[in-house]
Amino acid sequence: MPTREEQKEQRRQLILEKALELFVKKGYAETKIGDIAKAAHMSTGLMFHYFDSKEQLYEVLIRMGAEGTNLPQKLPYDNPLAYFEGFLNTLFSYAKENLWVFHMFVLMAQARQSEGIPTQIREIAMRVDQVEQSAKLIEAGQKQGYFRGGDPYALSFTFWSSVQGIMEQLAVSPALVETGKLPDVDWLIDIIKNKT
Amino acid sequence: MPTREEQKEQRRQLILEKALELFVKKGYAETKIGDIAKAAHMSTGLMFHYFDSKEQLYEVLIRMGAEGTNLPQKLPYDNPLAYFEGFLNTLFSYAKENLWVFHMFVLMAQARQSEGIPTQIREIAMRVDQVEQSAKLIEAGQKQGYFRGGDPYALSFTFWSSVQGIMEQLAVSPALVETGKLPDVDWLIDIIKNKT
DNA sequence: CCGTATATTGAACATATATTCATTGAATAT
DNA sequence: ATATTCAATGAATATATGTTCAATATACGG
Repeated sequence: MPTREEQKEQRRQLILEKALELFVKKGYAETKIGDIAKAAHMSTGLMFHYFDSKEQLYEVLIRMGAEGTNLPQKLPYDNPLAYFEGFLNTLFSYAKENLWVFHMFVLMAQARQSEGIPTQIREIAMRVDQVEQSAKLIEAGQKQGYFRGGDPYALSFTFWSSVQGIMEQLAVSPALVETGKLPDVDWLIDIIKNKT
Repeated sequence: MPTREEQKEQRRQLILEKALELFVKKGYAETKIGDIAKAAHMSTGLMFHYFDSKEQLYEVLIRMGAEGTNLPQKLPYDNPLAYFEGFLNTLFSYAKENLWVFHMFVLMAQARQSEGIPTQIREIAMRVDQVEQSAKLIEAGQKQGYFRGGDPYALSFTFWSSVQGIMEQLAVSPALVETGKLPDVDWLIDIIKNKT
């Protein structure tokens, strides 16, 4: 039987899991602390044993996301295109087994964009900015003919916005994930790839 | 000087405009009726002269969106690919001049996905489903070699999710729109286009 | 002008919900 | 066994916010 310490940790994880789901499905303000409590099978009051406030609970989630969704700096790859391919492959296959990854992707976007999220928490989410990082990579790769022509920032923006859009839709369409009707990585790579 | 009737209509439009902006930026629940009032330079109470409730104001916006964002049934086109090209071209160029189109796109997605939006309003937003419609078009066009192979629904889903993602990002990045760093329509068409 | 209708305000009211807290019960240590 | 610590509850409290309303200002027709 689990020790007290373990029980507590499990409970904490359960709260985080349910809170993530709800924040994504309903947004920050519309998710009531009582909703989370009910989803985690506990009383409203008990929530405050585990987290100081609704805001702090949200912040914990965002910090987790900020650590997890940063672009890996040293993903091994032969050419810059393969870097993006590798990232998407890893992302999709991992998310398929761990649905919370979809949710986390959405949560981070929400936190970045939506006003009405406390400023300090927004800033944490803002630090994760794939577009800027990738733009440089694309610019370099264009000279070698890997990427199509055009403004590198616009290309990077288009690519990541698309990925974002897909993650968002998948987050609310678990049926698609289960039936395996996921986008083919190549389809998305073609947004930036040079086809001549 | 404008007649009273005109004044009233202008005010109504102003409320709708500001409400759209705020609902998109902050979400439904986080947008307070007082915020909208302030943005439209009027007292909280006066809002209720123009709209019965926050919910009804939201519904009016969703109805506007449902009429505007439906796929045109009879856009003239030579081949199915040109249909998508034409749609995106029209969408981007129109939205560039009318920024509220970006916002409306986001609002509709929010209404469709987010729980905590009153059911009847959700349903209105749900009727606008590009994915299902386009999937048929894609399936037909695949046989003629216009579109790449793969599950037509997954292709349609990927394409529209990408468009959605881009519209969402542009909605919160007006700077990109002004500087004209918009995605090239071809980049997105390449998601579904057959390149052999 | 004057009276009526309409626009507008700000405060009052009702409700919902985040947070606190006194109390209970269970697990662990002594 | 008993004491002590901590998990857990649910009701009480404080606060925020949607909505109503009485009072006031402004525009319009006669």
